[in-house]
Amino acid sequence: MSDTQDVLFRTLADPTRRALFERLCREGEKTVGALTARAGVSQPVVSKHLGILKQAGLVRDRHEGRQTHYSAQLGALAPLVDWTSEMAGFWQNRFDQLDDLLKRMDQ
Amino acid sequence: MSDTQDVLFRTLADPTRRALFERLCREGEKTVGALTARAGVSQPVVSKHLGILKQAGLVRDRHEGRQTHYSAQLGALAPLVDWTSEMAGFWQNRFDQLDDLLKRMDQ
DNA sequence: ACAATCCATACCTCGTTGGCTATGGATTTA
DNA sequence: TAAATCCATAGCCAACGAGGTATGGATTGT
Repeated sequence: MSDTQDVLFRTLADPTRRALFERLCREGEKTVGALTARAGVSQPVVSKHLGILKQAGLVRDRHEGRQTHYSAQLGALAPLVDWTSEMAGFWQNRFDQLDDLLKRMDQ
Repeated sequence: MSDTQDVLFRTLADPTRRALFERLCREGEKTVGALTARAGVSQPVVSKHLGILKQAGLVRDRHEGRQTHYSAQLGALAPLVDWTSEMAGFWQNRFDQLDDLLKRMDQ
């Protein structure tokens, strides 16, 4: 039910947005202009995507004069890691149960 | 660049689809009818979502008479785990406050 | 053979969203 | 002060996608 997972998945589903986030992870803090230069889309589009990433908690911004610096907030990925771990856990449990069952049938 | 990540994120971005996948992870193999009963959407919609999940490699189907059984293919989540790990790696190279996240991922 | 059930496909509709241009506020530079 | 730069917002449009209903093929039950 956790809504944060939904926000994360929806936010990272867009390739342009994911690319922006990846660049911030790889290269660290960047201004909007620097990001726009290699984004392949217009500056307003970059700003909008950064706004969405910010709202999802995946980036934070820092204002310095007339430019805005964005940086990745990797901690926001935790719910995603938790979700995958949970799914893997269920999977493991089912195999344990199957193991159990097979052992019973064996005797 | 990897297109598989894109497919995974896009596929899991939809709540209905994610719910179906979660149920298959939690409860194991299910028929379309059983899934539809609690999905909150119509049967054709469920079938369509299952088709998309299958195309993404997240589920597999098994035909038995007139019904189709679907089950989760958890291995398909690997690219997603890899991606988060990669992002975490970049981040860690720059700073060093990653303990919390790493603990979760270590499980 | 006929009816009923299970599932998938086809088709349509409508809301969401990612892209653009235009514009304006804020700041720096000439 | 005037011009230029940086960024965000607003408004618009086209495309995608998730939902529905209708339908048909395949299988099971009567």
